[in-house]
Amino acid sequence: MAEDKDKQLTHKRGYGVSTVYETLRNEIIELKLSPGSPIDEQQLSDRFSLSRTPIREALVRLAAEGLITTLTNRATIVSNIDFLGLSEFFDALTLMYRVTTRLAAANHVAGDIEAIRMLQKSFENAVESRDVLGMIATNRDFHVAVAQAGRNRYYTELFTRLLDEGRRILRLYYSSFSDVLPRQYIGEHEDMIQAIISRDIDGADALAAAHADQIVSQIRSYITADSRQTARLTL
Amino acid sequence: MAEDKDKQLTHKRGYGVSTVYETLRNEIIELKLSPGSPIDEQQLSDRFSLSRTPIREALVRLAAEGLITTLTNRATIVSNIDFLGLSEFFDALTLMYRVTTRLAAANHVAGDIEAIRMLQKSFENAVESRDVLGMIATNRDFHVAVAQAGRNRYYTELFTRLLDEGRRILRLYYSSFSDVLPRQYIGEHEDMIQAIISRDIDGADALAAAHADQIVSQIRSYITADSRQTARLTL
DNA sequence: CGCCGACTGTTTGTCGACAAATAAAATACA
DNA sequence: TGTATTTTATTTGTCGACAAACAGTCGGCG
Repeated sequence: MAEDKDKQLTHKRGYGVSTVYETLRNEIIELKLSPGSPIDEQQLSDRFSLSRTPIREALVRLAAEGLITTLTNRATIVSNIDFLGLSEFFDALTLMYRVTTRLAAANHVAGDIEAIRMLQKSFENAVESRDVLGMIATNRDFHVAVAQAGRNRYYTELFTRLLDEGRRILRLYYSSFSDVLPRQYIGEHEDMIQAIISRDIDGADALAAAHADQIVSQIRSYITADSRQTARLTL
Repeated sequence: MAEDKDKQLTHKRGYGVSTVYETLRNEIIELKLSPGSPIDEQQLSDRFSLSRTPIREALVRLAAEGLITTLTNRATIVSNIDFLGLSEFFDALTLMYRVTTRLAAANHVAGDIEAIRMLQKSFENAVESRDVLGMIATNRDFHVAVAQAGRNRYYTELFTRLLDEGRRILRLYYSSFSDVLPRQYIGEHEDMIQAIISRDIDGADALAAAHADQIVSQIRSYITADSRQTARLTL
């Protein structure tokens, strides 16, 4: 458990809370904090050199997002990954893929495409350099950018949450990633960009649906393949 | 400003926060707290006979839900109703109507129908007794029950938020409600229940879509009709 | 007479401490 | 030796108070 040196990151008034919030959020999503592990307020208080009050506020925010679970008067733990509810997750994820890509084709304006293209480049780089973790992160950013081009905050918000939850799940299996397979995603992304540019709404929808199915079935295969891991963490 | 007698509602440890949270949540949704009005922590502290700490926690939760907006180091206010983003809202609302009703037809189990029927009865009663406010609330409960029968927490959560946001909007115009019009909604609800029972997924979808369009266009007509109200609150 | 800066007051963000709730340890008893 | 009960200890939830940030006011100066 190597964690300190986050000390004294900022002294400005409202900044402490968001720093703690974002830091913990990342650590949870990147599985640096494993699901089910307890969160000690005192410990965090020491780590960030802050009183328990701002720590608590950050925790409440994380709880509202479902990233941590608070057992009242008892402990608060990092939320477990719900393997039994995975089909719900996949269903919602697929729908959001489709809807956001659709809307991007319909509503995108000037600067949107450039932003999307940039993130697609980052994704390509991550794939080229076989940076699996970076690949997961940049793929998420790419689709968030598409969602933002779609201009519906409700979808964007839900989609972001789902993608981040997906990052947690993928982290569990990132060791099992083959080095070749992700390459096809680059092409799929390119096709989606083309459909968006030419405002081909139904085409974008179809591509997104296929892309989603691709990813979902891939995750599914990881899970069934690596049942030992799963059993260890379902608990 | 008639508000006290919420005092000493509970002394148990974790209960204070949720009481404050739920109370404020209702008051915001029912427009007892008008959009844009400031929230004074001190005042709430006196009102609920609690320290500012639990009040603050409740406010953070409400902020995470988007019901209040906090201007850092300055005031925190009840979130304004975003009239410019209404089409986003309607789009998401319609999709959730469809998706949840679809899933209800596909996934409902034994007890679900009874729960839905009960809430439909409440809705009928509200309509019969011309209780407009009750009608809005029971309509929301009916659709939440349908969503729960669909068994997808992501949809249910988003849908609930959207329906509650819709309650706020409808409250603005409840005076303009005609006494006859809502009666048709009863029939639409009945049709949806039938489609759900007979597991007619596409039928349920179509009915939900029509129902959503009905409601959306009705709200739209209120807004365009009563532009004075709108202008006053858009700000 | 109008504009700029210091001052005052209020409200938020943070702190350290206390008390309730629960889990773990220790003890008593069968 | 095993189980039930008390005791201890840790951790959460709440409190009152202080300090920073900001808004509005007042007074000085051009």
